Amino acid sequence: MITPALDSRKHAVLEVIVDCYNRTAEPVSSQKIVRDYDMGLSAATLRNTMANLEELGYLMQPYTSAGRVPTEQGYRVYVDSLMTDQKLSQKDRQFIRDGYTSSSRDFEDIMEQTSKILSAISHHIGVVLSPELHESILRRLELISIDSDHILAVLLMASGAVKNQVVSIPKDLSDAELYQINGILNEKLVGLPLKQIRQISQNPVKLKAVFDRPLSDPIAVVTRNTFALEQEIHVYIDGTSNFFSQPEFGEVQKIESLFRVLEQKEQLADVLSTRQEPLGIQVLIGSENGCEGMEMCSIVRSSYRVRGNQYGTIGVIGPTRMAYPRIVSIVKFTSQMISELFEESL
Amino acid sequence: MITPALDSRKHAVLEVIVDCYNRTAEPVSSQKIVRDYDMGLSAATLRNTMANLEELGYLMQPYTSAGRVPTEQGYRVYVDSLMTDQKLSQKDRQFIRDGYTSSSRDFEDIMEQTSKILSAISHHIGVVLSPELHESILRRLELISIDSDHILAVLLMASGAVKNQVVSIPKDLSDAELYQINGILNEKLVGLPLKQIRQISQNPVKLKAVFDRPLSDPIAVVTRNTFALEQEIHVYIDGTSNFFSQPEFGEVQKIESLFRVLEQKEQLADVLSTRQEPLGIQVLIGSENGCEGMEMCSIVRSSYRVRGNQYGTIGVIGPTRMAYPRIVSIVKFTSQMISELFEESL
DNA sequence: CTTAGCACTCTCAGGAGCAGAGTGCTAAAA
DNA sequence: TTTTAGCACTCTGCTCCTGAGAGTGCTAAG
Repeated sequence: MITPALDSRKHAVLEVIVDCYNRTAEPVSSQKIVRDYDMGLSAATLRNTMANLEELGYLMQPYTSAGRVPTEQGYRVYVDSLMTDQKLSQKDRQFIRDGYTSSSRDFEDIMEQTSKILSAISHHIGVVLSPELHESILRRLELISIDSDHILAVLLMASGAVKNQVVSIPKDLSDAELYQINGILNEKLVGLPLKQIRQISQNPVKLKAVFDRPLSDPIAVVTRNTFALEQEIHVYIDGTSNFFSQPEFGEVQKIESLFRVLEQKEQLADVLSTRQEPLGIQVLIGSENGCEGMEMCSIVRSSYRVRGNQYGTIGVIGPTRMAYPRIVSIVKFTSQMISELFEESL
Repeated sequence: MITPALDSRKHAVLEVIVDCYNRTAEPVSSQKIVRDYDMGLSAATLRNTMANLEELGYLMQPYTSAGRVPTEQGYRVYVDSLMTDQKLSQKDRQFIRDGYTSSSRDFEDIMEQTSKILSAISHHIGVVLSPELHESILRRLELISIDSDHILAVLLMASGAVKNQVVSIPKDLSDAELYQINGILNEKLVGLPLKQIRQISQNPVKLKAVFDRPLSDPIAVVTRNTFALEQEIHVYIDGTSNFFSQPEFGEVQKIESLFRVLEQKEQLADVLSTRQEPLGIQVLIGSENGCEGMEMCSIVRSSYRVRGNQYGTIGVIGPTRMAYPRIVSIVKFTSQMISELFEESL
């Protein structure tokens, strides 16, 4: 995207308009700027500049002779080069920290709590995606007998995540055998990512190579059944009802299309996921997220890191008109926070 | 509540009005009834009857000289004594069964799938409450070492539910000791409800009586930390966006208050829970649910049974104007279905 | 290049007018 | 006594109109 260079006045005006619109949710007029911002320019001059900015595609008018509203392109420029990095206030930092201290430190709790914190502090929607299960590295496996033909497999990941899986087993497996299999599996498979284990379990040659047992061995069956996991990402979401207080979502149908998307966890995970560019913070403005029904929303997202070199995603979903500097600093700080938590805990 | 006896004509008219209103979402006029229902009565007569029913509190007019709408009390009579038990169509039964066959049979999957099925088939909101963890009976406990001062406790319940809990332990606990503790805990605690185990673990006298070990023993610490569980009920919910297509929720604020409630899982669990009267099916009409923000909704709920004589709840939340006979039969059938599933599976 | 002034455009709120739907009441019919 | 036809009345909801207000673009002067 070629961004025509803007002179400093145009920059300033665009910034002011974004700022003003974000706070009022109403088209910004030249007079409003004169009254509220003291830029040392008259309304007429502003009108000229605004007309230019509109021609360039950064502003638009809802109708002839209304004030101006930033376009997506306008927001893009604002986010990329205008807005100033804002440091999160001490109070906000404390709020985020406090959100974690109370809750227990297990994997799911942290995820869930994070989505709550994000939504509470941003007043938008907070979302957390767990790392992909497939990429997770197995730290420990425990097979627990349930009845004669089922066991419960408990998979403890390097990240601290735990996955329970009910597994069918060949009928004639004694407790002793199960115990033995448990030991062998741990010995051979710990340290590998699940994806790889799955491949092994489904490939007779590899299976033989790893375990050095006949293929008919129960160990093959147990392994295959245990690691026939679906690729899954958990989605933790909170604060959806915050959207109701946004004036631009005053009509039911606009909010409806958004909520239909939010209910499709897989789709949501696709949109949010930072798989492509796992590091740093990103801002997706309006239709940039490419998701039908979310054209009126922006997403601020960042990856976080858990043990085992895995990455998950956290993000805030809000209206295009959101307080980007603040939200960006919230997401940034929270992702650091959560990465640290995973570093130290379990 | 004293329900004045209604003669058969009043009954018939009330039933027709409920039926008609439920389908159109618009006040029902006398002419509409004459046109659509062939009751062998003139509009004028119907008007008289309707006026009576209004006086008795079963109908109301949104404004003078509009058609009639059933009141909550009217719906109550309809549900209690007017509506005929409808048998679920073969197609619907099959739809519900099919919803389960595909998914795996573990506890959480069944819960989640049930909420999806309920919402898909009813076109309203489907909710499932897990049985209370506190009441659950322990079937098996497994302690898995994580690092020098944490273990993962896996609690397998009689119901098939699994609870993972990260537990702090005294530092100097060897693997052998842990293994031993594991054995002892299983021996002593399996078969007891968690609530009782918790009491034991917090009461020095009982603790001593059960384990016959000195109080300082690591076993006491592990037990206490493992069973310091919060009382929790999981809430599985699906189909919230179905509400947007209901004409009576055309204004944002009405739907907002509902969604705020739905986001508070604890509150929702309170409203839904059948703890008080655990058996059979119940219909809560409008404000009967006693939950602020849900006055415009009705709830059809039923308990289901899992192993270990525990009860959970399933339910459908829809607008007061819902197709009660159909929804009741859906909830009834589904709760039987789910009870059976838990009977046979794991 | 900036600004004051002015004509023009468009929205929005309020009110009038009108058609339509539905009722309650009364008086006649069953 | 119960039911029904007829009629006057009420209230909504739509459309049309109007006036006020907000905001612009343009022009000409500073």
